[in-house]
Amino acid sequence: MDEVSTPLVPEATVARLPVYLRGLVDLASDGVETVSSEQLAAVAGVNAENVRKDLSILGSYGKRGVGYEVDFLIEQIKRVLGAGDPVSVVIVGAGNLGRALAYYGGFASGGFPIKGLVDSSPEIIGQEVAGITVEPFEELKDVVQKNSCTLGIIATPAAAAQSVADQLINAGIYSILNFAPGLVTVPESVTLRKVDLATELHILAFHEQQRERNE
Amino acid sequence: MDEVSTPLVPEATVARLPVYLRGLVDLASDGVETVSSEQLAAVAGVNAENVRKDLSILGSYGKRGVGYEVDFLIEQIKRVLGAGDPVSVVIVGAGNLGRALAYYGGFASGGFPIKGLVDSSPEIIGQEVAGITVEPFEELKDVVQKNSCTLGIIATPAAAAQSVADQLINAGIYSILNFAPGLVTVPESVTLRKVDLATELHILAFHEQQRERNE
DNA sequence: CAATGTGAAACAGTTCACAGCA
DNA sequence: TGCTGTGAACTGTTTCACATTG
Repeated sequence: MDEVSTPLVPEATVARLPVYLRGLVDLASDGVETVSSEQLAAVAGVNAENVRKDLSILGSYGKRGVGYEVDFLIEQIKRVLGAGDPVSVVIVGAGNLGRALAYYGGFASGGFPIKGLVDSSPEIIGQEVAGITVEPFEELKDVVQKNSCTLGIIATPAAAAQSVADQLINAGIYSILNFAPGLVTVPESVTLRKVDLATELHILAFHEQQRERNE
Repeated sequence: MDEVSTPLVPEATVARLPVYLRGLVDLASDGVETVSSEQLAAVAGVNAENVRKDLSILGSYGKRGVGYEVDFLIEQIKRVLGAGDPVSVVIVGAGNLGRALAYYGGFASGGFPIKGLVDSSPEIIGQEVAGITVEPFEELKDVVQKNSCTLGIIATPAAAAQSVADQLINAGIYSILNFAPGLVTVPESVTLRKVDLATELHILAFHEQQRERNE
């Protein structure tokens, strides 16, 4: 009955764990075997007490006076993040962005192999992109099931985004990353995150203006 | 001395204003002249009290019993965000991602025209991408100054990111959007935001796992 | 004794509830 | 009367300070 090994991980911590993970993997490949919270903070771009609070939530994995064992910590963070084994990804939209994402090798090596690529445009369907054949959008459910995709990326124009999200959910996907601008709504049971470039630029412009004002 | 028209805008509000702006522009193009906080909340995907709190920070622009005047609100949000006139952008890295960004028309129409595109690879330099000629990375400072770019986007591999950031700052850019994974540090006077795809996928995987655990 | 783990304090952001105004 | 504007309560997050321990 509701056996939970990691009782409660704050969202802010979840968002930092992948950053620690990346830093730890780098350190490991440099042959480093032990890190202090101070060192890990430095490679992650946060402060040391933050690192300690975050790691203490996963369990007491550090040794006082010494630090944390790199390999062991990598395993623990992977376990908590659910990054034990690869998570197959389907990308909807094989335009410029979809292709750029498909070609980006970091996904596969990071444990997120792109296993499906669909588009609705007849000129694009059938093309080979990064070793994957672009399938028709109508085949989405099939593609998802054949490749056991559990994560979907929306890389279409804004106008299509909501219906793409609906179809992803219909295909059995509960985790969606949306690159299209504009509002997409999903049921509570689905996790939707968005990467909103226009918003990012506006935020930067705001700070730029603040700077100018203080000159 | 220190005349500040908008005394203090919380970061969380700054991050939502562009979303309101997009919704308002859509509404305006549909001929809508007045919105309630409830309606604006619906198109922005937040709740109504949040909208009211955010807008009240800019000033008392609403009419009780009626709502907000769409056109006027658009102007006010633009003013606060510093989106009055176009902000020229330079992209460093004309690989798949850099090209995808350059081709994305939403930037120009949103007030962020791409005015420069540089890369270090000889095969790419000189190519025409989205109507822009790719210039050598060494010419960055020139490109920035000639086109009055105030915002830089890093679309290079992780290994180059830090030195690209340094060069952008050296070229006079204080606002940077980084797509490369890994740590990039900048002086306090510079605003750096990052879009971290690997982290986004890890966060989704975490929630996916949470779901599975509760089944 | 160096570095972790963690309560307590401070801060930021959201939600609630309702007073106040067109 | 309907919808804004906002103090107050609450929730989440960060920072601080220090006792704890390998």
